[in-house]
Amino acid sequence: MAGKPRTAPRKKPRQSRSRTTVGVILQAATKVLGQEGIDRMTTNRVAEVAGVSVGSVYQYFPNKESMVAALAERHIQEMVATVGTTLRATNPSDVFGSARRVVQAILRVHAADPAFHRELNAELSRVAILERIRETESRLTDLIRTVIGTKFGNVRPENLDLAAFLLVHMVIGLIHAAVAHRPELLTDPEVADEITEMAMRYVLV
Amino acid sequence: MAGKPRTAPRKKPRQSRSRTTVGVILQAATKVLGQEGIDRMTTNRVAEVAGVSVGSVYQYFPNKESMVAALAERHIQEMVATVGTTLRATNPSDVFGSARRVVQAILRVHAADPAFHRELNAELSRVAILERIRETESRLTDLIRTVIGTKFGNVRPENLDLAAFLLVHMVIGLIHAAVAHRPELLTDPEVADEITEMAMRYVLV
Amino acid sequence: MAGKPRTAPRKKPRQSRSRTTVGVILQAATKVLGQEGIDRMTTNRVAEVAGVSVGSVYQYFPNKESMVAALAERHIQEMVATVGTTLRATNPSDVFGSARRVVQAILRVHAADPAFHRELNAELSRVAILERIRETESRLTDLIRTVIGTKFGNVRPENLDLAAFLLVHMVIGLIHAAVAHRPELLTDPEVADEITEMAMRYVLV
Amino acid sequence: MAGKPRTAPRKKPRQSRSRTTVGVILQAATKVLGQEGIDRMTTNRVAEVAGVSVGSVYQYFPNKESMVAALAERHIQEMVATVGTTLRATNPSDVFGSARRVVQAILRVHAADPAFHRELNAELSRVAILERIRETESRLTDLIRTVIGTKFGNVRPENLDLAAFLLVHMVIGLIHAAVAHRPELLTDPEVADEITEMAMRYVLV
DNA sequence: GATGAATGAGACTTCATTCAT
DNA sequence: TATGAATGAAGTCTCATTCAT
Repeated sequence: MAGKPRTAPRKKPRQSRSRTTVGVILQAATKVLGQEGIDRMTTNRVAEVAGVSVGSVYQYFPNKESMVAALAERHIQEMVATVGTTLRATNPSDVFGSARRVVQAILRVHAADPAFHRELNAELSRVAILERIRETESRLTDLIRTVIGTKFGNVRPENLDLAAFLLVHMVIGLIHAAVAHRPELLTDPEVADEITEMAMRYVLV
Repeated sequence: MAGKPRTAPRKKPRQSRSRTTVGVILQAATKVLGQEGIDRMTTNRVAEVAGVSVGSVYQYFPNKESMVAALAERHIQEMVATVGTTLRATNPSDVFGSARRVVQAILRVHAADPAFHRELNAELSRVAILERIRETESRLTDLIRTVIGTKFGNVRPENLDLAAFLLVHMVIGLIHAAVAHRPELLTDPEVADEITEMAMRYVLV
Repeated sequence: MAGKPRTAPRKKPRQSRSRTTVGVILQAATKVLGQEGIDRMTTNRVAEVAGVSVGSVYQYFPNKESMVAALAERHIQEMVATVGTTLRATNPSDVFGSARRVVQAILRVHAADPAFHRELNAELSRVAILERIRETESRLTDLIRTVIGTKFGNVRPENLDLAAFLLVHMVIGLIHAAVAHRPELLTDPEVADEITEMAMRYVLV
Repeated sequence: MAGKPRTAPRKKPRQSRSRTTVGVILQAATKVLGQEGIDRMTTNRVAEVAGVSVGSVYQYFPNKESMVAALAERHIQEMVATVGTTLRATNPSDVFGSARRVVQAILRVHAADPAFHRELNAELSRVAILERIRETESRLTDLIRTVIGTKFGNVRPENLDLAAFLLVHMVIGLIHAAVAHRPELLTDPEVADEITEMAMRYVLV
C-alpha cells in the first residue's frame, strides 16, 4: 500500500477573503469531480474552474489528495448533521418511523448530486481520510447498537456489534449501488421504505 | 466522463506459450494490485513482476485499463461459476440453506485475497468494464427475482425488481465493506448466517 | 549566464524602526541559511522566522538575490573590518606576527558560524554580488602586493600581482575547505600557524 | 540541511544504444551547464540539447541532482586518472618536477573548459556526491602524506595529516579561484610553477 | 509602511504507450 | 513474437513576486 500523505488542510483561513477562496475551491472541486470525473479533476483544472490560481489551491490544500479528503470530510459532516437533525425531528418512540426518515434523508442528500457522489464514493477508499470515515462509521455503528439495545424490546441478533456493522454498511452499500447504477432510485419513495423494511426485519424477532 | 478506450483483450491467445504469458501477466497484475496497490500497479511494474517485457504486456492488452478489466472479468467469472456450482450442489427446495451456501461461497472467494479484492473493488467503478458488471449483476438480479417469484410461497415485497436489486447489492455492499474495513469477518461463519438472515427476512412475509 | 537583476537594497532605511526591520530580516536570513540550507531559505520562510510579512521583506530587498547579496556584503564588511582592526593592533615591523594574527582573525570569524559560512560560500559564486567580491579581493590583493613590495626585503616571487592573487586565494580556499569539510580545524591554533607558514615561505626567499 | 536524495544512476546501460544515450545526455549536460549556467540547466533543457526526450533522461538519472552528480563523478575520475597518468610518466626521484607536472596537468584539465568547471565547482558543495568527493580528497590526502613522509628527507611540518589537507586544498582552492576569477591564469605556465613553489616551500625545511 | 492572500511561470517527474531491433 | 529503450503529454507542486487592503 502507498504511504499516507498528509491530508489536513494546510492552513485555517483567517481572513474572510481566504474563507471565500477555500469555499470557491471546494465548490469548483465538487463541480469538476461530478461533471468531469476524477481523472479530469486536476489541480489546475479545479483552480481554473474556481477562477483562482493553482498557487491559491496549494495555499489551502497541501496536495490533491487533501482536496478530495476535504470533499469527503464535508460529505461526512453533512451526513452526520442530516441524520442528527432528522432524528431530533422525529418521535423517538416511533423507531420504525425514525429509521425511515433517516434513510429518506440520506437518500435525499445523495439525490441532490448523484454524479458527484458516484465519483466521491469511488475515491473514498483511496483517500487517506479512510480512518476518518472508519471512525465516523464506527461512531454510527455504536449509536445503532445502542439504539437497538435500548429502544427495541424484541431484538433477534445476539451479536449486536455485528448487527450494527451489517446494518450501517447495508444502507451505505445500497445507497452507493443506487448512486452508481440506478440514480433514479434515489428519489423513489418506495426505496426508502424497502431499505427501512430490510433493516427493521433484520433486527426484530 | 472520459471517453471509453477499448477494453477487450487485443487478441485471443491461441498458442500455449501465449496462454501462459497472459496467465503470467494476470497473475503478476493480481499480485501487484493486491500487494502494492493501484498506484504502484504500473504496466512496467506488472511486466517486471511477470518477468516479461512491457512490449509483451501490450501484445495481449491494448492498454492498462484492459488489464484491470481482465482482472475484473476474471473475478466476475469466478463469482458466477462459484455461485452456479454452489447452487447445483444444494437442495433446491431448501431455499434458506441454498442462500446461505451461496453467501458462504462468495465470502470464501473474497477471503482468499482480501487485499486484492479491496483494490479491485475500488477500481471496479472506474473501469470501462462497468457495463459488463452491470450486465452480470442484471442477470443476477433477474435470477434472484425469478427465484423469489417461484421458490417462495410467501413473498412480502410487491416490487420484485426492486427487491432483487436491493438483495443483490445488499450482499455485494456488505462483502465490500468487510473486505475494506474488517477482512476478518470474511471467515466468520456467523457473518454468512446473518447476511442470509437479512436476505430471507427481507423477502419473506 | 543569467541576466543580472539589481542587487542593491531597495532603499536605505532611515527610520530606526526600519533599520530594526532590516536587521531582523538579515538575522533571520542568516539563521535560516545556516540552519536549514539554501534550498529551504525561501523568502517566505525568512519572513516567517523574522516575524514579519513577505511584503515587508520586499520593502527592503527588491528580490531574493539582494538578500543573499546583503548577507555577502555584511560578511565582506566584517572581514575587512576584522582584518583592518587586527592589523592596526599589531606591530607593523613584525610581518610574520601580523600575518598570523590576520589569519587567526579570519579563522575566528568563520568559526563563529561554520554552517552559515558553508552555505554562504556555496552561494557566493552564484550571487550577482560577484563583482563586489572581486573588487574587494582585488583591493586586498593590491594591499598584499604593496605589503610584500615594501615590508619585505627578501621577496622571492618576481610577479607580485600573481603572488598576491595566489596568497589571497590560498587563504580563502583553505578557509572554505575547512568550513566545508573540517570545521573543527577553524579553532585549531596549529592551523593558523601553518597557513601563515605557507604564506611566508611562499613569499620569502 | 536537506535530506540526501539518491544520486546513483538509475540503471546501468546494457545495450550500446543506451550507452550512447547516457553519453549524449552527459555531454549535453556539460554543454548546458557551461554555456547557460546551473539555473538554466533544467532536465527538459538538457534533454532538448541532447536530442532525447525527458523520459530518456529519467531512464538513466533518477533526478536532476544525480545528473550533476554524474558530472562531478566524471570530473573526479578524470582528475584521478590524469594525476595517476602524470605521476607514472615522471621521474619519481624528481619530486619537485613531478609535483609541477601534476599541477600543470590539473590546470590543463580545467583550462579545457573553464566555464563548465566554474559552474560545476559552485555545485559541488550542493551535490549529494559530497561524500564521494571527500572520500577522493581523503585518498588524495593520504597519498600526499605518504609521499611527503617517504620521498622527502627534510620535511618541516610535524603534523603530516594537517599538512596534506592544507596542500590538497590549497591547490584545489587556487584552481577554483583561477577558474572563477581569472581563467586566463589556467594556461599561464608561471602559475603552475608558483603553485608548485608554494607547495614545496611549505613542505621542505 | 505592513500585511499576507494571490499569482503563475516553470521546474520536476511519471508512466502509458510506441517502435526499432 | 519479444524486447526494452525511447517518447512526451500531462500532472503535481514550489516559490519569488505582486498588490489590494
